[in-house]
Amino acid sequence: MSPRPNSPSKKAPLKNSALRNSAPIFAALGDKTRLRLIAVLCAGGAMSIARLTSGTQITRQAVTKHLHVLADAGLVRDTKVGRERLWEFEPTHLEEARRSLDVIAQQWDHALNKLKMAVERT
Amino acid sequence: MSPRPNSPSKKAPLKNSALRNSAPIFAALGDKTRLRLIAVLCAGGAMSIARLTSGTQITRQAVTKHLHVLADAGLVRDTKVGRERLWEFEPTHLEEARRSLDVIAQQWDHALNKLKMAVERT
DNA sequence: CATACATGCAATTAAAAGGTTGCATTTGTC
DNA sequence: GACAAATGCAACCTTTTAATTGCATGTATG
Repeated sequence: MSPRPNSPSKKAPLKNSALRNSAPIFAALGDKTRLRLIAVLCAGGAMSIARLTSGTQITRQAVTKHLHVLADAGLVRDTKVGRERLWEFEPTHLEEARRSLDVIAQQWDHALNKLKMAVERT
Repeated sequence: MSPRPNSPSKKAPLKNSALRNSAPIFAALGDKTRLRLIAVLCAGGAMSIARLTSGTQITRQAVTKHLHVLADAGLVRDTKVGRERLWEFEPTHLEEARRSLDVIAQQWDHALNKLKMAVERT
């Protein structure tokens, strides 16, 4: 056979579907402001936009946009209460992301073991 | 006291530093192509760019750029071998990200427990 | 009902991200 | 040495993203 570049892997690389789905979640988490929002909401319960904005340098509208990004990724949820809107953490999709990282880590360990055994067999 | 918006939290929201550092890692993971690269490298060991590109729709240069993004986040490492450059998964920083998600999840559980106890006390 | 507070909506802007094309460079092999 | 393979580099383009400003709308409350 000629040494032409092969396809990355003959077998399916891994549970690809689960991973592909979590890309948007990681993208939503991949911003320090949003990560802070998640942390604050997660520890402090439901909060209004004004409250989430106070103490930061950015505008209320910027915070609003970030909240919508998080909402699109299913990481937060909002409810209208009187004249304010309360935002709260939604743990389901974060768990998904957590599982994805676990899958990758497991895959890695598995690959390491195979390598180790191959070496010992030598 | 007037009901002016308070700062999000009096106590430090949580181990903020650890979280802030993992934002770039999540950002790097927040793209389906890069997530695929990680998965492939993680399961298949070190691979050349040509091999990582074959079987995809995008260009070799696009793959190269994604690999550099991953490298900047410390998720992959490269070595030059002959005329090709081999890229391999680097698990350290992924573990960091995993811990960050764990921290958030724990914080959330803790908040839920406090809420539950407060309700039961009523 | 007038006023202040909380938010919503729209237009705009600057920068970054994702991707491509074309050409140069390095390296293995006949 | 000639040629093909693997990659590097640079310019360029299009779309998204992060953030702002200004104004409109809804809602408590004295």
